[in-house]
Amino acid sequence: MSLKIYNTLTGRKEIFVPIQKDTVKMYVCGPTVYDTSHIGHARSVVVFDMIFRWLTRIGYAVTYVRNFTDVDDKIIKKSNETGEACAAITEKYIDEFHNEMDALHVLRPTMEPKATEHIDHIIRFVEKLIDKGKAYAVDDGNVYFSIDAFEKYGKLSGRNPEDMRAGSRIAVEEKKKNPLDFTLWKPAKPGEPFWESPWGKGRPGWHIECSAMSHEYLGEGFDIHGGGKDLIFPHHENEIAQSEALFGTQFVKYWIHNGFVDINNEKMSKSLGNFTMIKDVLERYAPEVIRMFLLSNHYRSPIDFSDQSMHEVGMGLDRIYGFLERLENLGITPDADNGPGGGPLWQAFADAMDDDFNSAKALGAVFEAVKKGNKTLDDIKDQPGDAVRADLAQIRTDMAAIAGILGILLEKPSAWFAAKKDKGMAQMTVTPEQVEALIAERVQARKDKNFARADEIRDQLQEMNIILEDGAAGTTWRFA
RNA sequence: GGCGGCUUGGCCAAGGGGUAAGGCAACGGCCUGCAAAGCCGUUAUUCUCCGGUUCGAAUCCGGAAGCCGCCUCCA
Repeated sequence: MSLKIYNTLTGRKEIFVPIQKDTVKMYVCGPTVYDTSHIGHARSVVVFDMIFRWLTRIGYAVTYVRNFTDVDDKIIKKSNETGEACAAITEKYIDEFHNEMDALHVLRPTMEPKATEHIDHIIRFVEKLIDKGKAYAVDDGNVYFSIDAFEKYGKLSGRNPEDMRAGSRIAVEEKKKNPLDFTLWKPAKPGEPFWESPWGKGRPGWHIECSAMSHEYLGEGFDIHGGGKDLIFPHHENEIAQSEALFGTQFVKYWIHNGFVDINNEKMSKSLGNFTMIKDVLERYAPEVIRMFLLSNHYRSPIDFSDQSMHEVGMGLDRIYGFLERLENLGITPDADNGPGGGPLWQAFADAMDDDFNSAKALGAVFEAVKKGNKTLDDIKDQPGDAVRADLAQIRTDMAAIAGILGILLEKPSAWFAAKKDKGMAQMTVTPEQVEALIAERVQARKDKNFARADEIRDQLQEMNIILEDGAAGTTWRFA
């Protein structure tokens, strides 16, 4: 099965054919680094991380560029408010972003260019647009892109400039030829950061950096451009206008846009005060739970963050790890090389991923394999012969390969549950030794058929949120 | 006002012309001293509603209702 991708540009799922055989060039809009990142940023980053991993996995040499917007009105505003230098602010939030994404097992892109390090390229880009008659400078130091010079304006977002011109929300600026013309370069006010340019001291507008940097690293046209749905208009529409007006060739072949994260069924917004930051979520949930949550819906659908949804995902992840631990106890562990995974599970997983990166469907395949594997082990009372052992080993190998794409199930199962115990223990007043002592007493009581005492101990532990499991190999315990 | 999307069991969620994946929850069973875990079974003759196309529709078309996003900074 070949990879299919939903292309915002055409509104259809299309078979993916890269411009250049065996290579993929991908650009994704990264954050404007003026504040702490929220769970919505995490979704975009995790989704494209999965896409990056999958493209690589199916054999493409992927060049993945994700930028940092580090010159912007919001950064300047923050600087004015706090007295901190813009560079200090952006550096701080870039570090924070990296730390949080590392925690979420996000791979670093091939390149992470910053706007401020590409000012020369941006200026040249703007100059060439002016030379071609696609942009114009006005006497106050602004340079605008001329919408009317690009006949296909609106093709990505499905808008037509006539309708929008009629809209009342467009502020009319006298010096623009068309109210929809957007800024390529803007003059610096006193005290604002600036760079020398043919139009005076100033800084780039928002959209131009992505056209300039993608050109620098990926060329005049490339395969995939991604970002959040909200960027379709105006940001991506304007990027297309700039790049195609200048180069005269198709800018991007496939546009991919991820949906939003809602919080308790409401949009994240300042007025609702429900901005949910990654760092806060990381304090409350294991990174893999967060990742699995973010991948539990198809990337284009909205997803709702709530305590309940996180809890459900956490239970499901524990169940998968529980199965992997069962295998671990039988000595069935993944190959050291994280092998290619060629079993039925992998096949089902790969089909789902090839179908527009359908991670929700892919997770369904994982759960089905868990159920099947557990049933097999139930039937033979955890004593597999060679044939069954080989089947289970294949499932384990496939799971490991899947882990390498989804970025979950990366822990040793025993370590996963041990970490959970540690976390639960940190909130407890008892020590593991005390728990073990109680369990030992209960084991003896059960031997003596003193079930009243045994149940009393179990209830006592249950009140501490500890659940006992009497298995063939003895009694184990975990936190609920 | 313009553009786009969504509506599937108690909750979440895949599917998107051939007879409803999966998760969470609940209940019954197996197992267990009793539990827990795991497994099995039950919970949508039906996919917001109304028409139409078709041998056949949750899936396509038309209409209605509700919800949501973008058009202003936004992942």
